Amino acid sequence: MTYLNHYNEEDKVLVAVDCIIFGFDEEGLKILFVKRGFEPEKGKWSLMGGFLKREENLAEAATRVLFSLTGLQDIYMEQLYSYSEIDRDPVTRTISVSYFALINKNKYDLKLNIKNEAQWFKFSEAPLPIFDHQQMIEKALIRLRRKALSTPLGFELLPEKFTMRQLKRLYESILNQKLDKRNFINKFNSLDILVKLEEKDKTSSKKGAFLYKFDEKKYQLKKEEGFNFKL
Amino acid sequence: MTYLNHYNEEDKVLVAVDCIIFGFDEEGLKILFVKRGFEPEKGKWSLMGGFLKREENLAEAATRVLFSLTGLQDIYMEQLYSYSEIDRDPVTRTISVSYFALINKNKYDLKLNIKNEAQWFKFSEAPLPIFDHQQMIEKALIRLRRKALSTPLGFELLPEKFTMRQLKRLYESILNQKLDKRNFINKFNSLDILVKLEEKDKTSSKKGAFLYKFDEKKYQLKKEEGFNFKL
DNA sequence: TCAAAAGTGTTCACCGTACACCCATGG
DNA sequence: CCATGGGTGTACGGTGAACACTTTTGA
Repeated sequence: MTYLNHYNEEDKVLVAVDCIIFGFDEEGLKILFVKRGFEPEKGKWSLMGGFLKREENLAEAATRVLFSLTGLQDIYMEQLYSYSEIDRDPVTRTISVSYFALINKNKYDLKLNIKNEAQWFKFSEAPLPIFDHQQMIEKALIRLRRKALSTPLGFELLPEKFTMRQLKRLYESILNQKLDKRNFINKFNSLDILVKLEEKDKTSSKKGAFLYKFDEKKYQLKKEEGFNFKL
Repeated sequence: MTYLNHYNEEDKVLVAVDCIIFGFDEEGLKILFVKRGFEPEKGKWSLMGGFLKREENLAEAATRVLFSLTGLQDIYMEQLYSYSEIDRDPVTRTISVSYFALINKNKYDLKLNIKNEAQWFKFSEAPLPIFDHQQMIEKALIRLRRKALSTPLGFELLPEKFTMRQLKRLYESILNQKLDKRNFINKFNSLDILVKLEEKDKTSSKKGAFLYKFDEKKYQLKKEEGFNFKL
């Protein structure tokens, strides 16, 4: 600590992380909120957040926060943006770094249900969360859309086996627009990351729709190389 | 300060901003470094940085830092990413938020030269800066490339009047690849944001090349709507 | 038998890409 | 008169977009 003359103790601030967590099910795109357990704004809906500790970096903090509130682990997270308005948290100066995560609702819902402070909302019907969380969510949605058009997406959000209808609905709910069935399927198939299974899912039609899964290796490769999807 | 029970004083940290500043001239893409004036790493090259103060947000801090070190004002800046490795700054725990800026070298070089701790480097020949600044720069370059392909770019980096050759060189040095003259010009013209002037610039050829400027209104509109440039 | 979703190809317009020659001028 | 960079157009292939009918089967 020899050099602290240029490092002014007075200007230290609290740093938080807030996680925007997206999920998907039959109803469409969902977002996970928690009921805030302490004042101020106790009882209101909020993104999952927590403070950065001295012994961890931001990514670790985001992972810890997610785990401690939901029990979820090994979730892909990505840093988004830092929010620093002086009064964004009324209690004390706090900077917050937002992270976003995609989770497979089907796979993790059991774990989640244990904690009833957490609740999924249909994205379009979610209540207004506290502080500047709505801003964070809007930026996250933009990022999610960009990702959907430049990288394969679905493995993180869909059940292991899914129908083309589900995949298309996922994209539709992210992009918030109707897509042409044939064009969507043709394009997605041309990525060569899907494996068509023998099985059919008959829950949504008499005829039954073939199930698909992702070829994980090819999926990861495509993810790295990226593409330019026009839909 | 009634609610500080959940807000632990102990975990406060210093927050810094670091600015990645790009410029452009005949030699190509440039980056601005400063010679660090205090220990540790005194005398080494560094991004322009400084600490966030209690009375400002991050964007204000970035603007202030840029101004105090270079005298430059009204520069477009954009937040990039936050760096939080525990030992990234050897003196004390510091989180740094990177910002990037594009500046018009021609317009501002006079002001800049006053401060001789600041120096432009050809991007490809820049020395290795301190701490994790190289990482920051790499991320900034990726962002700059993405911007170049999805938004018009040049107004911030070129002199008011410029030739097609200069514009093409700008793109070539950002994307680090040769571009086809005709295709580039055709595509850029199709954006309908350039105004062809009567004047010619004769410094680089006998025949002389027509000068252009940006139609500021159309430029800003295109900037908002964005596009998808393939080059 | 009929309702509801699954599945499947083609055509057209547009855009990206590759490519080569003449022009104007100062030295 | 010639060397240097400036300026211009076309042809081809690939991709995005629009579009409709037949199949299956449980109720």
